[in-house]
Amino acid sequence: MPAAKKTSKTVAPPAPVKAATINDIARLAGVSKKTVSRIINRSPLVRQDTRERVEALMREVGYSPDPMARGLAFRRSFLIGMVYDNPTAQFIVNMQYGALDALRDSGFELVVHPCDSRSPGYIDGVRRFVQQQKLHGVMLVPRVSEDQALADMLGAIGCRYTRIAAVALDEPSRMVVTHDRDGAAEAADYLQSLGHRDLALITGPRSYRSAIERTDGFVGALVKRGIELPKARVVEAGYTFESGVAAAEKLLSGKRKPTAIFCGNDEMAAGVYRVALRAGINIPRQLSVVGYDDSPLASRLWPPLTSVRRDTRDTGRVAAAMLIQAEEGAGARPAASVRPHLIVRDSCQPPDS
Amino acid sequence: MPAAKKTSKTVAPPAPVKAATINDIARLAGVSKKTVSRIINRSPLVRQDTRERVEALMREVGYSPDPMARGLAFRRSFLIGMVYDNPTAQFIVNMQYGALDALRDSGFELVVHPCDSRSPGYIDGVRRFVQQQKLHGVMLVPRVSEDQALADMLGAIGCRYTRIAAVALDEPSRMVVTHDRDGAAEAADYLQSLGHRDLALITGPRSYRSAIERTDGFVGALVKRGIELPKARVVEAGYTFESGVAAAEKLLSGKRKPTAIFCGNDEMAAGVYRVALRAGINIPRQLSVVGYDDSPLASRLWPPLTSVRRDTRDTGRVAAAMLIQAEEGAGARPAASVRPHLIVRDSCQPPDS
DNA sequence: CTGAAAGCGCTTACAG
DNA sequence: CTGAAAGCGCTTACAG
Repeated sequence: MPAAKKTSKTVAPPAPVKAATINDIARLAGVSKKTVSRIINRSPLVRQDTRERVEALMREVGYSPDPMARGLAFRRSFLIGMVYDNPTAQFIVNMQYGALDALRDSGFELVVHPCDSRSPGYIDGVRRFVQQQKLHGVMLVPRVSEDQALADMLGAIGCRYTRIAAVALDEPSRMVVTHDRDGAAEAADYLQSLGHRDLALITGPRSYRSAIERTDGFVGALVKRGIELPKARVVEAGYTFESGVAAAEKLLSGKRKPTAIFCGNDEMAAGVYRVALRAGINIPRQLSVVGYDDSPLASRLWPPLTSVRRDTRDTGRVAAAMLIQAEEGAGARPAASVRPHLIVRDSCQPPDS
Repeated sequence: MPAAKKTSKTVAPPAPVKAATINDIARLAGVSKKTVSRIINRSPLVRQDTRERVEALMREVGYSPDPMARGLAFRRSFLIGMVYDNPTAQFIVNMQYGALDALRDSGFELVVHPCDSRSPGYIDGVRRFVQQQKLHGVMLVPRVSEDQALADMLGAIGCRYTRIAAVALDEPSRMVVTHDRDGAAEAADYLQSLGHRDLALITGPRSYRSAIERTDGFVGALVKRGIELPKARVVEAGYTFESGVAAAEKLLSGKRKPTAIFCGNDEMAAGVYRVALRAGINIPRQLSVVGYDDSPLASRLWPPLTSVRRDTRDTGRVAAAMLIQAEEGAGARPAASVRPHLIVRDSCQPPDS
């Protein structure tokens, strides 16, 4: 009773056109599925004309191999994990964009895994994540990238990983080094060149490698120019806006105020702005400020903040690319490297002495 | 020659303890693998004591089913996709946190898929993403959530999805409604209650549903209180800081300035702050400002910005939860709903008239 | 350079 | 409530 069709309550969904499989391709091309498999996996053991013929067919049919079937056979998925512990939103997002740049059209996808590195079971959580999903590899973002115990665990279970950190903490093939020391040194040189001699520094927590490197880079560059930074001019804060406010209050409450402050990140620099505003200290006339990150916040502040830019997106791209590149050949080459540089805006000028 | 061991250049990695499979569990428990499978899939057709015995065994061995094998057999992965087109970083990140809240310990993972909804092939790109990975479902975040063509495509290929939008654009079982109209109305009521009668509005692009809803909500609430908003007091901008600056310049250049401005988001509100600062207009004494989003920026600004908060994390949680909940039972229930509310800070006060 | 067989770890029908 | 057989779409040995 064909008329009944019309009375059915729900329209039948369009018959899902079953996607072609490796068997379809093999049959249509008149080769074995193993040959198709070789082509999928870029094996050189296929005659050129066979390869071209089959590839043309694959395009025509719109065939793409099933990652789950491949993963099951390979005992490894086509998933890259990104593990991080709560950096700023912009940093995470840029890192993700970068990773996806590298993964585009590779057949790999990005799975995100934020975690709390202060919670006791977090390494176990990452292990479960990696093992359950049989991840192809993971990107370790600061600050989890600095945790040697995490890296050791991944090594022990045989999981590929790349660590993004201020300095090389691991074999070159597993590192993307961001050279925070150089970025901070550039900030120091810049302030020095403007004529500042009485400087101050608000650092991130010393438990972060980035904070240590930025501090050392800044202090080292000043020393090289013959400028001493007294202990009282270095305040450790927490990389947050609020901690930046507290640190700035300490630094700007005395009678002899520094003429310039370098902050370990933009959030803390925003804290300095807040205190300066309340205290009636004009930036940059009475106080120069430099941040680190070149976050969107830097240009929202008034005056726009001079800040050290790190190309986070590029960093993420490199870290992900290393994970999906061929295993071999990575032996001898040096660690991947991303360099920061100063973006000059309007938050600094010579001290009016 | 056992001594040779010591001369090997690389230490052999610890024999990877092969993870237990469904077969191991079945054998150890003395049941068929099908019974184990039933337990994995929470089938009620298993005797209670059998279930408990097997589950204890699974915990003991640390067994967890291979998602790729399950996916291959189910013809569907255990991956949830999040598709979005460049909202602010904080919004994306909060949405991801929320989605992960819902996915935690569910066996599902979150795969991110930013895209450019103005590029011609973007719907095709999402389709390939969904079909290649055989995604279990996708979350559509504004503004791609507002694209009916995208939703239609997903419906056509039989892909589950949830749309997060200012109003219901689809069946209730597929919607998380954010009620932007109400949030904007609350802002209007607040400004009206302070005594403002000469108000202005900087909206996002009318191509965003959120912009329309916030506009209508704001204007509608004012009308209800007998306040008219002249055309010249409504400026359409682009949801960006720069566009906010341009809009504010237009609004604040005339001789008769509004006493309060409501902005479609915090970025544009930051633009208003910038213009006010340059023009020597004191916020809140001469100008009250309200934003939307309650982003971190809101509390970085000075004075801290009163803004409409939307609980983005919760929104993401709900959207993801809908995707992994049982199919049935979702029929009759109303669309999921998340309500915005005003966070009062220091950017508003009665007009000094 | 190419192929037939067996297997990756699960589930779906189909029986009982 | 439980199970034996076949299959999901690939790859890895092993032959030729």
